[in-house]
Amino acid sequence: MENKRTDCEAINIDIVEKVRPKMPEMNLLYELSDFFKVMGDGTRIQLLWALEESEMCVGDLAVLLNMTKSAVSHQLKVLRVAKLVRAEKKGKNVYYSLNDHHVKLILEKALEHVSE
Amino acid sequence: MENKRTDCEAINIDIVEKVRPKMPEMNLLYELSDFFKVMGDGTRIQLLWALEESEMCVGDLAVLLNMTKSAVSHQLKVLRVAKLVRAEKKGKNVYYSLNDHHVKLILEKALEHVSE
DNA sequence: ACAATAGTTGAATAATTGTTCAATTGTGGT
DNA sequence: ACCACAATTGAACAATTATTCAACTATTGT
Repeated sequence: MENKRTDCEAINIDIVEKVRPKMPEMNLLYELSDFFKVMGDGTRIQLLWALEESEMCVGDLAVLLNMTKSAVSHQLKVLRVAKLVRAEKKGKNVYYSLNDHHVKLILEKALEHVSE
Repeated sequence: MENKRTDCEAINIDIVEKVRPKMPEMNLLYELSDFFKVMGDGTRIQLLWALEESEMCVGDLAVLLNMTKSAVSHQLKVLRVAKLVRAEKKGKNVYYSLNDHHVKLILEKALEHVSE
């Protein structure tokens, strides 16, 4: 993402240079887009949405979403790595719950956006 | 996304049936995940970030992000289709600006999330 | 100890997607 | 009318990714 090249000169150098110092650090940029990438999948949105209502185990989530346990587990792992959910083993089952209070707020804002 | 199948029975039917009616419509689900998909790309985040500071034309955005005009134009189209930015032709240049007040709020919330 | 069940994992496959390249459109200046 | 420049477009390519399948781990109940 660093070794790309422009094929043109600036038209309004003043604007470009005024905006440039406001741009986010590479680091922050990756974290932001990675976060949205995680949210950008229907299955994962459903999982978060469900877990907003109640903590649930993998099998129940699979039934609710009408998917295989494997597929659900794979996506839960993505959410777990992103620290959006956390897992707790209770006997034979693993119960998942939301791990981040921002998710609900962001989902609500996004909801406002898409339903306007 | 409809023709998937579970490979198991519910463990807590009560929870599944309590949560089921709260789940989002297919329609809304697609709109939500599509929205996040659009946000889930570093280039597009940078474009939105820049346009939050000032309206800019394609060439200037290309210089700012150190990319080709073509690549920038392709991504601006994605943002345009998603109604997040709008384009206005002024002479030989096309100036883009933000078209949605939710984007800033959502970016801010996401920022809080990733930088905690 | 054994069978049954819940969940995880890795490889394979299919689908999606971002950038490049080349060609094209449209506008302004001369 | 023509040339230079800004931007768009479509095809091609590489990279990423969601689901399936099969194998595996771990736990409960008998």
